[in-house]
Amino acid sequence: MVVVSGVSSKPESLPGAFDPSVEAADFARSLIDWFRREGRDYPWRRTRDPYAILVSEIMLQQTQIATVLGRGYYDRWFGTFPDVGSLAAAPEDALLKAWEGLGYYNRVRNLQRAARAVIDDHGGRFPDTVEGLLTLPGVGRYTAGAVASFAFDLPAPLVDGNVARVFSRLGDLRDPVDAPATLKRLWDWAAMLVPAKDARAYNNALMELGQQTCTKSAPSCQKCPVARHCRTHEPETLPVKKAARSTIAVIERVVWSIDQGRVWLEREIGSRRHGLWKLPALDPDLNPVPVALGKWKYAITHHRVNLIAHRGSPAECARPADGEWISVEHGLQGLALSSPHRRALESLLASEQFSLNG
DNA sequence: CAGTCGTGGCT
DNA sequence: TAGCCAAGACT
Repeated sequence: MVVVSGVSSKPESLPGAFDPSVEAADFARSLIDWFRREGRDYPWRRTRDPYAILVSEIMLQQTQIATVLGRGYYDRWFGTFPDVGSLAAAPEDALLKAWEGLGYYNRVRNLQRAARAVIDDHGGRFPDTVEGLLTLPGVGRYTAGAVASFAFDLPAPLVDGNVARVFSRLGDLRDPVDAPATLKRLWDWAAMLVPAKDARAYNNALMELGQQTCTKSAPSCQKCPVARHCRTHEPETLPVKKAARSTIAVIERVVWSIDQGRVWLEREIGSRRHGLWKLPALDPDLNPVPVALGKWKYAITHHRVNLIAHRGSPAECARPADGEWISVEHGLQGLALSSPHRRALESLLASEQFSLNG
């Protein structure tokens, strides 16, 4: 194996095991100085409005910055829901439309519940303690720490994927970072390391370090401002994680029914993607199975789904009473669909146009 | 506590 | 291609 960066060029580190109680002050100082020089400019770093910061944190849960910014979710959001009150009062369909394509749709429902809690239980003012923030729906210990430090500059600890990676390398931790015991240790470290002053800059710096320097593959140890605190000699082997669940193959059959410029769609019922519109499920008892018009693949959690669309009518649907005719020209754009169904629908529509015109 | 929840980009 | 993974939270 040829190591271009990392191991061979990794700077010398302090002797012994990483000890946050001893190294905290220098660690924080070095990190913050680096961040003031190298920190990136994100819109949520230009505000201290807890509402805007909460929105950004919820959007960014398990979601890359490039998605949230590049596809316009963050900027569009404030055009639709400029403040807590407007979010609290919004209809669910508007929430889902704003969230369409971001996934984990319970996030946006919880975000609205949080907004309503701020209005109803806190007189419209955001809680400004970790404990208070933790009472808000959808706000766990990471997000509580993020809002507390980013909005209020409180010395609140925080551990996300970036921080877990940084700490596992810092201490050369070989135990799975997603094991509860290891996680507790990481949170203890975070609490010991966060400085009483400048926690906003410090937490931003810690996450930014994981994002641009202590990266998952090919970390840039020679550029790292806290390399002398780091005890690992094999950063690219860390963090260790527990084995992932094996994936399960699934077939999803849906009905493509179009008539006079309208398509037959239904709403998702149940927890997964609840409230989103979809191509209706095919009646599983149908024999023979109607002709297939197209196939698509997508992944959802640990499932690999083969999505197959069949030509049919409402009569071929599993729940024929639950659908609606939606005008392609006037209704479709306003509905929130899951990405795979949106993709399949657009594709089917395009081939329909083609067969009509050609 | 382990299982579940979406999606797009990257390897 | 298929798996891994990202500013996690909830049950």
